[in-house]
Amino acid sequence: MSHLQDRLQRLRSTSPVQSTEKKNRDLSLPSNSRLVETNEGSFVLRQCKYSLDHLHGHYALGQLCEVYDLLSRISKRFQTLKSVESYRDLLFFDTETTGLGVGAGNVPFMIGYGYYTDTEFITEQLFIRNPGEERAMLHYFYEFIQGFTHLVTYNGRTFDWPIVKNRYVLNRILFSDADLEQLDLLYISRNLWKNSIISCRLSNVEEQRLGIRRHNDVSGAYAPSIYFQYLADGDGSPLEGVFLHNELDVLTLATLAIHLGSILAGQLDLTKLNTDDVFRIGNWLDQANLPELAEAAFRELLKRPAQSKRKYLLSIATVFKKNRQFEQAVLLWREAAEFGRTGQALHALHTLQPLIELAMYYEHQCKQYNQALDLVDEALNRAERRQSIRRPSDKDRLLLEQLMKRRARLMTKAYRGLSEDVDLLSF
DNA sequence: CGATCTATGTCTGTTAGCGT
DNA sequence: ACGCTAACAGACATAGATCG
Repeated sequence: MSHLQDRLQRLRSTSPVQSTEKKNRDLSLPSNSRLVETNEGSFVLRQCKYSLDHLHGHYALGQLCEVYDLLSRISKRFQTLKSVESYRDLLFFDTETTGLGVGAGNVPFMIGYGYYTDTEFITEQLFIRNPGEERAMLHYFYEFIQGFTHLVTYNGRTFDWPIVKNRYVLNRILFSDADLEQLDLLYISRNLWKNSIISCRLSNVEEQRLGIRRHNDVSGAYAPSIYFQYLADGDGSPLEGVFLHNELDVLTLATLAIHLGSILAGQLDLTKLNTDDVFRIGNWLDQANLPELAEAAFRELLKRPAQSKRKYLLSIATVFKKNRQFEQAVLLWREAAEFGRTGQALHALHTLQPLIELAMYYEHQCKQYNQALDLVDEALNRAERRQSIRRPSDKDRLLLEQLMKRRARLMTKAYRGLSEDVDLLSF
């Protein structure tokens, strides 16, 4: 007997009219919830209130008040973004849907969100007991979001929000989100942690980086089947787990915002983080146009043991170079070049690049062509030594060619400088 | 499953500095 | 004034990851 036949059998056992009434009556409403009745129909609203010192993982919810104003910088194009005027303008938003697609067939049966008042963090969940309640929920939600300027999500930019927007179109409800900014925390999370944790799913980020442990959590992946089961048999008890899961997701969203905000505010103790995280944070702070904090992060990284900081030296030097902090960059290039002298030449690029960078610095910044020449010669020596033990690749050949060219140019520049000196002497 | 963003690598265009 | 070159910035294509 197939699963489908089972379900059909169950559906046949009660008439449609009966089953709808039974369903709505039998979902003994979940804890903290009530029925909202509107002109457009009814739906379930579940609300939970948290005091601002409620701890979720490493943070108290109220800590957002200290860092919210920096949050617009999580986006690459923060310069063109509306800034966050108040933590009360943020709506933390997460849905549970009937699937993963963004097409018309995917229905958000639960819209969860959280927001701050002066004294509390409040989560609310809008839940429809059947498709007929969707219009009422959508109208209610649209009214509600008018009070907010920013939407905070995790992949909501490509998942939750387009799905919700689609529902307004399909229900022919006028809708505009033109004034609503989106702060999607997925991309910056991936940027910071994709190398240091196994996955950047929200559940893993909260566990690995926010100190949040869930007990008996219902994975979001089960939400569609639990909802379908509820639609079929009217038993609402398994939905409790979905409500809780969604509520915790919203809390985590706020906590993640606090964590990211703390980094942008320079409040996070970087000495306790692993080297890769510190490097990523430094880069992010640089892009977020917070150069002092970026430098602080890089300085912390440079205190780490040689082996652990080694692979970041060139990248950090590149940032200093871009910001025209040449003295700092030179120190790192020298350090990186030293690694190349002692260790075996494993990666041609990494042992030669610091020498090339230094040569560029002496040629273009200092005009000390002889210094630059010495560095190019050293690079050439290393490249040739390398060629003798290893068949050169196309890249190796290109690199060698460029080095020769650089050497030739520096020779003429050095020679010209020399002859000018002679000219000066002769007069 | 779909849509979207990002990292990465390659290329193409622009700019600054230099010499003729 | 003009052209050349190195270095950098921006464009483009591609592959991977995340959402329930």
